[in-house]
Amino acid sequence: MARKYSERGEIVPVLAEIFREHGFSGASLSEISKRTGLGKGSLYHFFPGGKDEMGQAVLDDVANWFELNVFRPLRESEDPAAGIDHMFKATARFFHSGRRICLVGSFALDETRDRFAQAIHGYFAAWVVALEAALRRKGFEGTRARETAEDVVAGIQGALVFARSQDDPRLFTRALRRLQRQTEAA
Amino acid sequence: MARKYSERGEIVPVLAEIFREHGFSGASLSEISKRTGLGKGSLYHFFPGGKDEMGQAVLDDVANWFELNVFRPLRESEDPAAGIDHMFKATARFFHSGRRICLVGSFALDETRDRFAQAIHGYFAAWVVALEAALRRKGFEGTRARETAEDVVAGIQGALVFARSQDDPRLFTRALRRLQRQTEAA
DNA sequence: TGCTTTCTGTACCAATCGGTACAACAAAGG
DNA sequence: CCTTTGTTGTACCGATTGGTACAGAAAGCA
Repeated sequence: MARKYSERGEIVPVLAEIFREHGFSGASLSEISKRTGLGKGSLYHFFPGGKDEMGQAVLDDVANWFELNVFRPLRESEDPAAGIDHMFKATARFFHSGRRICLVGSFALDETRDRFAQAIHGYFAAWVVALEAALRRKGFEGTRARETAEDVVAGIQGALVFARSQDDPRLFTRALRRLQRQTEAA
Repeated sequence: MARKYSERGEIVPVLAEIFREHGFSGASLSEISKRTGLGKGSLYHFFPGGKDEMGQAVLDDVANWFELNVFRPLRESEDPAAGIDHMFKATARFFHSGRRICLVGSFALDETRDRFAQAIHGYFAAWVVALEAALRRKGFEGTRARETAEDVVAGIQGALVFARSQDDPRLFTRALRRLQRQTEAA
């Protein structure tokens, strides 16, 4: 019985990938067991709350990544344009240039949303707020900062769905470029 | 034993609503049975192929609605601007002003996509093609017609996800207005 | 070395899953 | 009225679902 993981945090990315592929309700414990290489004993040791706790852990992990790699640079970068540029680069990286879908978005669509309402709401809200602030610092005035932020965040989501529907990741990267252009007009 | 439906087509909208709420894999036959008021006998009488056939029927129904109410007006309206305006109105109506999510988009996200790849691909592709043609007729030149069409279709998807994540349908209707503005510039 | 805590595999549970079989019923045509 | 065709409910199937119990192995610490 060799130990497979030294801490719970190492399992989370594997869980995330499974949830991305099958959705929350579609991800079965047997699949999770197979892919993580962990029996039910171990899984319930790390996540006593079962699937729900796994889902929450995955959402927390995503939120953390975005806070570190997207929201904070947006807020703290001296040059707001640089922060926004960083956001688009990090976003492209995170979604594997369009080959990976948004887990939070997938959770948001079906009844899974009700279980994780707060995390899902917070993720998008934080993104919009951070981007809006950066745009305002960049010179966007009145409601335009907020509107553009909403359009960009929603546009990224939509481009992910669209690219996946067409099985063509380039549709995502190209959409990203055009969304970035929307943030450049003074 | 009173007959509940005179034809299969009447069941499909009920199925669609269930799939919207739970996703494809999350929609159980018992839930379907309860909501339609139909026992398994009747369900498998109308849909011998089981859940898969129900899913396909629902997708066909959506495709049909969009062909009639969105794609055709886009193609055949003498004034392309009128066709586009019609598209936005019909879209807002179809998605209940943002209170309803996109079934095709939800199917596109998880492994459900693989079962219905063709229908999902076709839905978005047809929409983009029809809108692109209308934009071109309206004077959009070069790659701009195609790009704007992609941005608008993806933007609608994203706005639906975003509005649902915030539990605020107005985010959708407002996003629609701004997307429409993108189609107005000559 | 021993003791304790952390981790792991397996057996098991009731409930539910999608799907099948079939007999009983209703409606329509003659 | 009888037959045919279409529709319905129910009982049932094996498989899988998320979750629990628990004995025992591995690792940490004394």
